[in-house]
Parts: sequence; C-alpha cells; structure tokens
Amino acid sequence: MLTFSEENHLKSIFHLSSESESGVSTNSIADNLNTKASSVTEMLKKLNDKLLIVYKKYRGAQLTEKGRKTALNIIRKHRLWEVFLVDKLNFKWDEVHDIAEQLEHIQSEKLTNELDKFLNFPTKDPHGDPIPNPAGFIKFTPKLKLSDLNIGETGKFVGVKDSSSTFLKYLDKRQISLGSNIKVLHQEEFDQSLHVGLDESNLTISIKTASNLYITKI
Amino acid sequence: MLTFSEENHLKSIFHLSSESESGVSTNSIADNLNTKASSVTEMLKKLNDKLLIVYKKYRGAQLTEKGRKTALNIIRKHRLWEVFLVDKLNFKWDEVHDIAEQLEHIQSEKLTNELDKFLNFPTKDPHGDPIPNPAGFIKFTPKLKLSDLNIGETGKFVGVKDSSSTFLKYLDKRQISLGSNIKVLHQEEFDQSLHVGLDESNLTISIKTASNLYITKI
DNA sequence: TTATTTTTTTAGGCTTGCCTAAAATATTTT
DNA sequence: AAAATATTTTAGGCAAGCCTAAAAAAATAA
Repeated sequence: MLTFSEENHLKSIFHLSSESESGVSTNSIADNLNTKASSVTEMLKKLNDKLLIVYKKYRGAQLTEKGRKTALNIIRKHRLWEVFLVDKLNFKWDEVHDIAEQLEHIQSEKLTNELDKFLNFPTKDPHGDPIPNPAGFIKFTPKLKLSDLNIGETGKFVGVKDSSSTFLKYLDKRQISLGSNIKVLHQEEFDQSLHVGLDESNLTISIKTASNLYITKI
Repeated sequence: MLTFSEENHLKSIFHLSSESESGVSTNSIADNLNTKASSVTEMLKKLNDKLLIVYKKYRGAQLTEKGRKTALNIIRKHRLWEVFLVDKLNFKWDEVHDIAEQLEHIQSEKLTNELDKFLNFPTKDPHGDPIPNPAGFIKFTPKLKLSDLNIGETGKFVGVKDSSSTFLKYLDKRQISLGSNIKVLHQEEFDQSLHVGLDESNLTISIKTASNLYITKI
C-alpha cells in the first residue's frame, strides 16, 4: 500500500521518463509536483528502498519494472475516471483533470476493472491519451505534431500535448475538437504561424498551438 | 478544506449523535474510528476551533449546524457512491462499504451532483439508508425493527442496522433481501427466536438477527 | 584545469495525526 | 461524602511529508 505522495512521485517519474532516456532529475520531479528538491530526494530514497525505482545519489531516478507497473496502474485509473466523467457525467475535457487526480488513488482492483467494463473498455482518454490495460501494457503511438506536417498535408487531430484547462478551452473556442481533420495550407515566414483548413472554414494558428496538437497523417 | 481524518471524525460524531442525545463521548468516537481517546481529544479541539463542533472538556462533542451540514455532505457522497457501485458496477451490497469510505472524500460538488443525476436521484442506498439532499436535508424514517413486531404482523424489510459484510452475506445466504415481506408467525419462549414467513418459505431467525432488520409495517 | 554556476543532498525544523503513560476529572459504589 | 473506578485530558514521543539554508557534488565556462 502506497501513500498518495508515493504514488504521485511514481507517476511523475513515469511521465518525465519519456522525455529523458536516462535518470529523471530531482529538480524536474520537484517542478512537476510543485514541491522542493529536498523533499523529492527523501522520497526517492524511500521508493528506492521499496524497489520501485533505482536511485543513485546525484544520478536521478529510473522506474523498476515493479515501479512502472504501479505507475501505469495509477495512470490507468486516472484515464478511466476521465472517460467516466466525460462520457457519463457530462463533464468537459478541460474539467476532468483535478477530479481524476483524486480518483486515481482509490484502491480497488475490482472497482477499476468493473469501471473499465462499464465504460466498454475504452482505449483512449478524453485527451487522446492511451489507457493502459490491467496488466500494465500501454499502446504508445508515435507522436506526430501538427507542426511536423508539410504544406498540403492533412492530419487527424488525436490528442493534446498540453492538457491545461486554458489550452483546452482555447481549442473549444476555436472549435478544434478531437477527431477533426486539419489540412496545412500555408505557413507564414514571419512567425511560422499556420493557415489551416478545418471542416468548411480556414483559420490561423500559432506555431506554439500547432506543436501542442498531436495528429496522425491521413 | 478538511483532512480525511477531520471528515471521519465529523461523520463518526454524526452517527453517534443519534444514539446519545447530549454530547458524544471521546471514547465512543475512539472506538468507532479505531483510534485512541487521546487522539480524539486533540481532534475535538481542532474541530471546535473550526466551529464544526461544540466541545467542552470532559463533556463530549456536539455538531454545530456547519458541522452537521459537512457530515451530511460526506454521508451523501458515501451513499451515492454505494448506489453507483451496486447499480452500475455489479457490486454486491456487502462489498461496497470500504470503497465508499474512500470515495466519500473526493472533493467536487459538481461531481457529486452529476453522479446524483446520473443515478436518477436515488433516495436510499443499497442498505436502505436515506441519502441526504444537496442542502443537507435527510429524511429520517422512524426505525422499526423486525423484533418490534407482534405475532401475526408483517413487515417490509427496508434496511439493516448492522451493515457488516458478515451480516449482509448471511442475509444473502438466507435469501433475505431488501424489499422482502416478512411475516412473524411465532416466537420461541426459550430463546426468543422468531419463526417467520418469507415469500413461499418459512424460516427461523435469532432475536439478534431480528433486531438488526429494519422494517416498515404493512 | 581551474573557477564559476547549477544541481542535488544533508541538516535541522515544522505540522499533522497517531501513540503510551501519567495526571486530572467525573462517575459510581459503598 | 468518601473511596474506588472509569473516563478524559495532558505530556511527551514518533513517522510522514513538507520546508529553508548550508554543504557537497556535478556540470559548465573561462
């Protein structure tokens, strides 16, 4: 049985691992969790003792297989609850994160699996992120950004990199929703902003926005 | 924002209040929460400072209006989640308590109210206990026990006093389920056990069991 | 490669929520 | 009403998880 704090650290290390190949740094975890480096150091020692990570002083942390499974189980719960909130309880995709942060810590394997069944075994959460299976297997799809497309190419919008409420609300306002097909029509030299076609209309989006939109080529 | 422990103490005081009219004793709370009296004393001081209870040394605790509302909100969440688990996720009524103990602490008014709507505004939980409304109003029905009936009278089984898993499983085994009509046929002089009619069959139940079954007269 | 800067760890402190043992108060019995 | 018993509070301690400030190590720049 892990504490909330232990679970949050594991989750953080998992998410940060995808970016840096080797060990995840103390500071990056502290930033991610809004705590201080010294608090993280303490926790890393504890998780190391519990065989959930490998931690060497000054060398950062890496998940063990056990730690990875644990992290993926938490992420599984988080994402299933997000689907529940959006599909069953009328939440918007920008409203679910904080609640899922609480729900992900509920301990009951049966609950998680019954919820999964009730939701009809979804494979993606409302932001397009894949949901790990009960065994901790997760299907990563290579992440192509809209900003990676060439002029003339079309992509299907399948996920967001930044899932902050601010960004999600912005997308709603521009009527850019998961599943939309977006065609890159033109790029401004000056600021690299993209002119794109979406449904019947055209719009301009900044390069920053474009690099936060995950797509699959069509 | 209250801690889990503060919420649990409030809930405990609420439940124990129905039994004793005046203040709820330190020891009874400690028993109820499986902690020690000294820990409870500490907590009572804190809850008193937060204006959730009135606590006088050696005189026990009583909920303020604010404390009562808070307790009822937690109980509301607990019972709604129990309904969700049983109605939507195929849980048995003896399996839901521990999970609901966790879920009752999730903080989101919107979540609670959407869940309520999703469940179609249930008025009772799977054990027959009433669900408080969002304003903290709860409809108490006078609690008549099967053991209070006279020979020849019939009661509809509407709730359990003891909702321990052991007792609930026992009821399942005897096929005594919420909503059953139970007729008291005869009482043994020797041990006060009751011969009752349930559906087509007759069975004998101990006086202890009978006093754990809430009924409404028919 | 030495100096400077950045990162990480250590040391020591604080709060919450728990504990045991002893002291204080309340209740019950005689 | 005094003595005995039971209950409650206080005092002092401990672990978890956070913090700041100082020390140590690593990374970068000169």
